[in-house]
Amino acid sequence: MAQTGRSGCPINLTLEQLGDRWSLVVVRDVMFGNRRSYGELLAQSEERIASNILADRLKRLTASGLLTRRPDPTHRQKVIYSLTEAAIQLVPLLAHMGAWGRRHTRPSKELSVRAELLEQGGAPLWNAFMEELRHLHLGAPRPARSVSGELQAAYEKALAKRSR
Amino acid sequence: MAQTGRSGCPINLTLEQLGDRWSLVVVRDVMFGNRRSYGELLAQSEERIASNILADRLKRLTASGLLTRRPDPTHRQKVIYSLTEAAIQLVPLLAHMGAWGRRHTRPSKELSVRAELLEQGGAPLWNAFMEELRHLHLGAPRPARSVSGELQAAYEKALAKRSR
DNA sequence: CAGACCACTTGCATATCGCAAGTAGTCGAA
DNA sequence: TTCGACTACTTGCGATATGCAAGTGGTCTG
Repeated sequence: MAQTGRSGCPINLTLEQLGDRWSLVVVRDVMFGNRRSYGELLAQSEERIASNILADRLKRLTASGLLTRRPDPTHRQKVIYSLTEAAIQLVPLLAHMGAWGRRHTRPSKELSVRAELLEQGGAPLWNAFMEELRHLHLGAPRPARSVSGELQAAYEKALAKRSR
Repeated sequence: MAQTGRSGCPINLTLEQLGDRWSLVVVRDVMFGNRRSYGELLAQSEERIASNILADRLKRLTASGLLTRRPDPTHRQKVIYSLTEAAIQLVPLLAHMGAWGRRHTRPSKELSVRAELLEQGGAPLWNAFMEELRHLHLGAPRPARSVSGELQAAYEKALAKRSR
């Protein structure tokens, strides 16, 4: 995953940086699940990522400029991870990945709701979501629309429907 | 990479199937480079994929329904690999991957030309390309526009510029 | 009928993955 | 002030994946 320098093809370089089982899962959890610390990412991991793998990926993602790390002012031992602009620009990629997975794998219905909404919303929705992420992670002004709220509401509605 | 069944999230399922260093590189070469046989994929590999890894990925991609395999009628020993519809629907994903890599890694200028064109063309270009792939790989009628020709021409133009 | 070509396979060293357990320090309540 | 929970990890180790180099059995070409 480190710089092997095999080829200058942008698709290949993206895969060298992100082409593994876990990197984008971690980005997804920070992005869509707003998990901001090691503990949250570990405990609330849908896929039960191993602690050493998580530590390694946080290190790599930070080193490669997709995440930043800063101490939590309210707790001397806590660390807050934030997305960088480069990571925020992965939104369309993850949206497409969700859309493809929805069509060509057998996803659970509840967990597909967000992907479906993102797919239907298209670029305008992605841009609104990216604006919101810039607010949450980079200190940009809060936008009017909360896409994460919409996604979460849709997910919870699907959950409620399921349990009925 | 096999079915671990960790979570029904469509992004995760996509990563379980394609989240490794080589799978999408192979798909990319079949898709954009029109490499249709093991030998072509091995010899013309920009990234010098190892022969056993290539064999393994071709097996997996075929097993998971992204490629099909059929004998070459003109050569008893040759095998032709084709993209399935599921693989063709990875076009937008690969386009985004190229676009992201172009912005956030240090790609070579010549190899970025295709990614740039794909990014500028957007969904209409992707759809035209997918139509062409359906012709080349699934036997659909030949569309009027040849996106692969346009991409190839742009690449060769960039190469010529470089060597001047 | 020899030599190149075809699609792989095999052996083996190294790297990575992933489970389970451990570490060193901090915080909050009794 | 002390104890237990919580913080972000690290460590050990077996299992799996990667990747180089060489080999295999068959086919086509001059």
